[in-house]
Amino acid sequence: MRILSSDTSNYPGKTVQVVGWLHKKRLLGGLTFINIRDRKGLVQVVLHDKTEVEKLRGLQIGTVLSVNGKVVKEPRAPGGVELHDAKLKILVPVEVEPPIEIDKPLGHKPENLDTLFEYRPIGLRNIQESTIFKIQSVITKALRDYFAEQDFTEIHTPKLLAAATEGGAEVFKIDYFGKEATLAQSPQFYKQIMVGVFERVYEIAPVYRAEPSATTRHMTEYTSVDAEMAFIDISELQEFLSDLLNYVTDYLWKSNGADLKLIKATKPKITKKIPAITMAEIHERYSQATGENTIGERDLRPDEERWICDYTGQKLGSEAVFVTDWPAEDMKFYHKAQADHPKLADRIDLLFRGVEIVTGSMREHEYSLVLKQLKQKAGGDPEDPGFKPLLMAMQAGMPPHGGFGMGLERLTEKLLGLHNVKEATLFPRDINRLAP
RNA sequence: GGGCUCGUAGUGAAGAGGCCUAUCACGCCUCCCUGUCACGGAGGAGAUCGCCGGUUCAAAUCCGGUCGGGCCCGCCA
Repeated sequence: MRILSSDTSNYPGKTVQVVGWLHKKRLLGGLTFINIRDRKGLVQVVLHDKTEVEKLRGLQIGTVLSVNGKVVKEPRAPGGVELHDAKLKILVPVEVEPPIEIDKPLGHKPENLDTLFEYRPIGLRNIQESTIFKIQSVITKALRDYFAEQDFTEIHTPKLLAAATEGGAEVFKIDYFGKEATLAQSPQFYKQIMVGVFERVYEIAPVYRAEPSATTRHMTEYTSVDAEMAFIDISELQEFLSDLLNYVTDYLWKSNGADLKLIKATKPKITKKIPAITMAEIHERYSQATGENTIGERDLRPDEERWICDYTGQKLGSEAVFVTDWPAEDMKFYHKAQADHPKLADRIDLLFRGVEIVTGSMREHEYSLVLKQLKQKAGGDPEDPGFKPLLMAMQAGMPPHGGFGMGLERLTEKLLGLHNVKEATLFPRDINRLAP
């Protein structure tokens, strides 16, 4: 019966079978070490028998094999345990030399990222590389746990749409049996519709953006963590996001400390209540500190986003910060303006380690106002199949509600201290990469 | 879409008019090696220097074009 690499230490003195991939061989003459990789990690096998070593001649890293050997406690072995007197059985021989080496950390220098992605199917077998995605899986688990605790219902909305929805961002158009369809750039309207059903909903799913952006934080396809909830206000939304980021971070460092250490991730400083600063104040402080004048600008420059996170990290002990008081003139039609300051939107962005990871806002829930804003801001037609379902729900009674969208890859990237979203993406898609 | 940059064995790098018949490291192949864990040692194979054209007695190196990357900005998660 097969034993997992992580389990071998539970069978001292016993002969066990381990199956997996040949990850590394070191031939020292009369003694050969090989590492076997399975889903739990690596286990070292010591070979003395020349005929066993010969079985590996000409076989490359990646060869699939089973090993029967005696478990021996050995302080010199990585993990304190190794297999002795092993008999090898080659299950799938690999004879073609792999194009990249996976037994040591892969290069993540910007200019070499292309190679990293070109050989992803193999490179992902590297332990540091797979650890990134093992952790991403834990992040989504932590998110789901948190949403479940807060009484959210997970939903799945269509990605194939009849028409563009949000407006603004470019959408992908595709041929749909001779008609034109688009790829969802956000589940925005569907999650709002579902607020009328469940009050609290979330979705973790891909979204598509046809923006020709070529930066370290953009992709044409990414995973959006979208949530929407009824009967809240903007400060409660802020509190919710504070708790969520803290929950995920604490969960991660508690459950995967060794993995995080392996990839040299340092736990971010995040205060229980994430500080909030108005955009105007950030402009002022940034302008004062750098000599650049951004006062009056309607958005934050990327450099300001980096600067303010450094600033709050040092002065306020939080590498995450909310940006509040966005100008209402740039609102989307479904957004809500602040009740006492109609020139400002009821919107918050969450910046984390220099990058915007969340945009959240209160939505306009009064049917007549949404209708008015749709015409004014988006020049939208209420009969358009892109808008009609949302309006139908609004007319049927929608409570005050708000929500947010968070980039899963950006969150992963920043939690792990990576420098490009694509490093936190299994098979990244950008303006010039559609494969692998 | 705009600006700036970079393309040299499978991978990562050095070479910046003649010293290049292109150097090094890792990987690969052969041999040696009984505690490796980026094992070590000896030897070997592997590159028409992204592509096209130009300048020059001479181009990996200079110029133009082209193709492919990267970074920044705009936009956003």
